[in-house]
Amino acid sequence: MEDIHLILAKNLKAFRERKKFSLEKVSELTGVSKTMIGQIERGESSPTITTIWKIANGLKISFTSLINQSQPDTIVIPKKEVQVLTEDNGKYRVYPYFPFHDERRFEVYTVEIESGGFLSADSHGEGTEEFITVFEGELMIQVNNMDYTIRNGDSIRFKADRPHTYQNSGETITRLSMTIYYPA
Amino acid sequence: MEDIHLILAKNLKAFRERKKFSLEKVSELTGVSKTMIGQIERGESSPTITTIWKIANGLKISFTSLINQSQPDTIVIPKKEVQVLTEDNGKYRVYPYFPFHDERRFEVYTVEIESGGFLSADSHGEGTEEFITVFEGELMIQVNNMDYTIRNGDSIRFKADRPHTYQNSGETITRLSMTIYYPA
DNA sequence: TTCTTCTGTACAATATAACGTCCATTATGT
DNA sequence: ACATAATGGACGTTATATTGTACAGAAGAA
Repeated sequence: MEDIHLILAKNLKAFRERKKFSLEKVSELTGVSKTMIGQIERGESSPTITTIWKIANGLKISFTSLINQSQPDTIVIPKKEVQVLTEDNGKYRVYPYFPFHDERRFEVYTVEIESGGFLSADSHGEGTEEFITVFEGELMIQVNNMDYTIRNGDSIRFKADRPHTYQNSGETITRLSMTIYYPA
Repeated sequence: MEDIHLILAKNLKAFRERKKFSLEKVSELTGVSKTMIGQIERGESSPTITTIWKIANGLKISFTSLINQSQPDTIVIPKKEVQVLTEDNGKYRVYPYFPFHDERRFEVYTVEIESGGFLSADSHGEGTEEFITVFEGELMIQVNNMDYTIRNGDSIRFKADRPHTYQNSGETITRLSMTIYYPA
């Protein structure tokens, strides 16, 4: 991977060109000197976190947009092209549509659980969070020694940095959308 | 909001305590001096982005986990508690389950579109991306002067920093999950 | 109780971030 | 064609990041 300060250099330069801002303009907006902005864009300096925070706030962009790399514009993922992962003798099926990569820090899955289907999961890692919306059937989540029943149309968000289970507690198939966010 | 270097101080300290690492240990893992790690944790220094990158990589955690603030563990969102936003005379309904806040940089919605329902959207902002999975019916997305038809079970990801439209091109209701990611 | 080890902080030296000023080049206006 | 304004970069100075070493206190072992 490229050095972080070179990624920062490219992103800041691209932003300034897109907005047609001068170094002077960025300096005024951010409170960081024109010289420093120039040095950052040329990759000649590794600025402190405080300086980058001032730049992000002044330009009203996120911190991470300054250290990310770019992606293709549009991509369609047909279900049949997704490699399904099955558990519980096929009763629990995971479709990883948008696996974790790049710098956006989350994954998007679809999950199908047949009636009686079940999956026990360990921690997904420090500080991880899950966001689930049920689109068909119902789901029982067990986490922190508590049961949560999520019905069609409802959602749940929970810390997934601890063991938890998913179970179809209804009589028809459960289909749900899952986003897993990984700060750690 | 608290100074960024103080947020960093707390997060690094909390991580080290959770792992029961000494300053020496962190120094070995990251290649950053023990003195520096100590100064960062006491909020006595605003380290450069290169130093923080070394820390994040050495400790195998994300950059953003070092500058984020913490959240409650678990929250269930019943559909009836979500304030629905309607467009197109009620034919297009948006349920914002997990709006954008905190530092995770994305929102999670459910959308329902009656047959013939339609919504035209402008850019969601610089660098924004959308991730959509269709759970019922079918969806036509128009972006970059192209049409994409997404059927039940399929997904699409596209740059949402330009105008785009959503339309139910089928004869039954369309229900979908939408995650919008905001790097900028 | 004493000795050893571990830990975090203080301190001094070095490297670099960050700023302000000046200069060369380019763009714009007359 | 010439003058002015805007822009980006060079340079010198100051402030601070970063390192290595020493030290004080706490914890652990004998």
